[in-house]
Amino acid sequence: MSNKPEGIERPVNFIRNIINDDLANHLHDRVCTRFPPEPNGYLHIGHAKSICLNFGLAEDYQGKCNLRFDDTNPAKEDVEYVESIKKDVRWLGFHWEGEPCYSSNYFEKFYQYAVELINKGLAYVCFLNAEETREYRGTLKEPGKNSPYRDTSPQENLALFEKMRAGGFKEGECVLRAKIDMASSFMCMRDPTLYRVRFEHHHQTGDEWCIYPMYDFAHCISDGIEGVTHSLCTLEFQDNRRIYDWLLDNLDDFSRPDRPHQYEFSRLNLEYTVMSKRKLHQLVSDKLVEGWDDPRMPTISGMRRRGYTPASVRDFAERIGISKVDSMTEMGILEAAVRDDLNKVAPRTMAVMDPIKVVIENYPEGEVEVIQAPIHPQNEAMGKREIFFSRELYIDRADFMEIAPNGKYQRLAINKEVRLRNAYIIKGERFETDVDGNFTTIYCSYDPETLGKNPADGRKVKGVIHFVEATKALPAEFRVYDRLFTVPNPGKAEDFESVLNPDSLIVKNGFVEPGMAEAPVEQAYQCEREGYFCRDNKINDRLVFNRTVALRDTWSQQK
RNA sequence: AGGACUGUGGCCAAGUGGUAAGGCAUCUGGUUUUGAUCCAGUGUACCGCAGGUUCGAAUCCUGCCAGUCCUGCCA
Repeated sequence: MSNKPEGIERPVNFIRNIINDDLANHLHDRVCTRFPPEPNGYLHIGHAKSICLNFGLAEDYQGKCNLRFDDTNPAKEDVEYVESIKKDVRWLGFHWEGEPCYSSNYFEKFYQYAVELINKGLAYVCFLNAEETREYRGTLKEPGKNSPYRDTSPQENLALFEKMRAGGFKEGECVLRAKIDMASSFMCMRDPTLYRVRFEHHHQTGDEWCIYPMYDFAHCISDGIEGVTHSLCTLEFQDNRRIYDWLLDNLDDFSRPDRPHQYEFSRLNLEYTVMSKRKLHQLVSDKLVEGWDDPRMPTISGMRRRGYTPASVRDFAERIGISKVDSMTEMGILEAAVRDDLNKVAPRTMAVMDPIKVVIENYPEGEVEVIQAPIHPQNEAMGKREIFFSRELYIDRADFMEIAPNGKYQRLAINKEVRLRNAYIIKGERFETDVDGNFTTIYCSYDPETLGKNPADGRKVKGVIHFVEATKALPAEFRVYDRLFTVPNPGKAEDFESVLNPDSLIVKNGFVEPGMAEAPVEQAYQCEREGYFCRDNKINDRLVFNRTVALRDTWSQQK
């Protein structure tokens, strides 16, 4: 019964089943979701999961998904975050109609709905202080007791609430509470606070208000006002669904069968990283990372800077699916998703990150040869690029050993032949070292008849290594990133900062092909045999490349 | 006896009474001027455990176990 466009087949999940049922039963004739971040931090990959779910549903059912800033707590929020959130959602490739929504847009309506509850005898102004409120609430196993202010008349409550709005009470002096059930097994139903007094400047409404609604009150009503059909949130809000339902059912505008309903799915946990906003804030403020967009951060902006593409993030979200199981997702799924995308779209290039000089002794001195190399070996249509070859080259230190350790070794060694990628076959002849025994120069010979073809005598050369011609090579910095933490679940560590990976960033200095001089920011490249890299989007006075992810390596696993 | 939710191969995840999809990872071959890609193949899953209903149960019932969440004037 879904009217999703042909060709797009997303994996099924329990939420889609619910929507399909609702549509089939004509409970709803349209789908409206929303992504409701609080603008108090940067978006991370966990939010991306939610964004893809909510906006993806809207796309598939030709419905609508609102971007809504849940800005009911001005003390913690800032426009810096609303801007970054808009940017990140757009970058992921999703769109919202018109201006984004803000809960703060509805402050006046919220106030009127609160008045409705007061008139119905379902809300009251309570003068218990925070500590007393806690005592009155009871515990998980014992019921609470009624506030002494619980039976104030609606007329009096109305006057009190007006006075709250008018600034007649100090912060903490009183709150507006729903009158529900102090014995409920759901703690959130023990007369939850609806409004508190805060003389705080709000990033959207300025100083217009000194009372601000609580999440439980604002969220369901915002959904109702916007005509949201399916309000999707994470598991920790399961209990809150009772207050969500109670409020909508007690408000005349919303107590209809087709009112919004809340459904909960499990949040994303990714191995070797943290997802809590508090911890991410801490990493930034303790300067353990460069900032919110540090490429090691699981933030959208960090992943973008690292070289992840919107397509890869969306594909990842699709691969992990949606369920209600508390789970821990392996990094491998994320990495496989980027590799799949980048393998298809990334131009190939060669970069040497830990250079050793190679001299081809039988190559004419002073000559520089131009070679046309494919930009993508599996996609001719991407064309060719010019690379260079001469008597002096750079290869990577990891690609040479004096003596091959075993028969499986496929790289350069003395008296061993190897193919230089896109160029000739060379053979190691001799080498020089420094006083510490490190190789400084390797002298080789080349077979002039092997450019673009195999040796005529039929000898097999299995190994292929990459290189950069020395005179035209451009110096470049490579930032090789690894997991931020050393343990799979750093969030559970007593002190998560103590389990940071000291090698999460290794900076290498080497060379790239001259064609990389104008590499656009964020453009993904595959440095052949090394991995996927992109030009850093912050540093522009020199060539800095961030490693997005290494190539799949089944070889080093065997060693 | 506080309540809510969850438990399907190493990791995600379909499945809603008819005899266990798929992805990632793993392993094995083949192709390959990236030890990549690509292609083909690869799993004895006590479906948390124990009972029960049924011709038949991962799916229904009962009991138990384990994990997560709930006592902010945070979201």
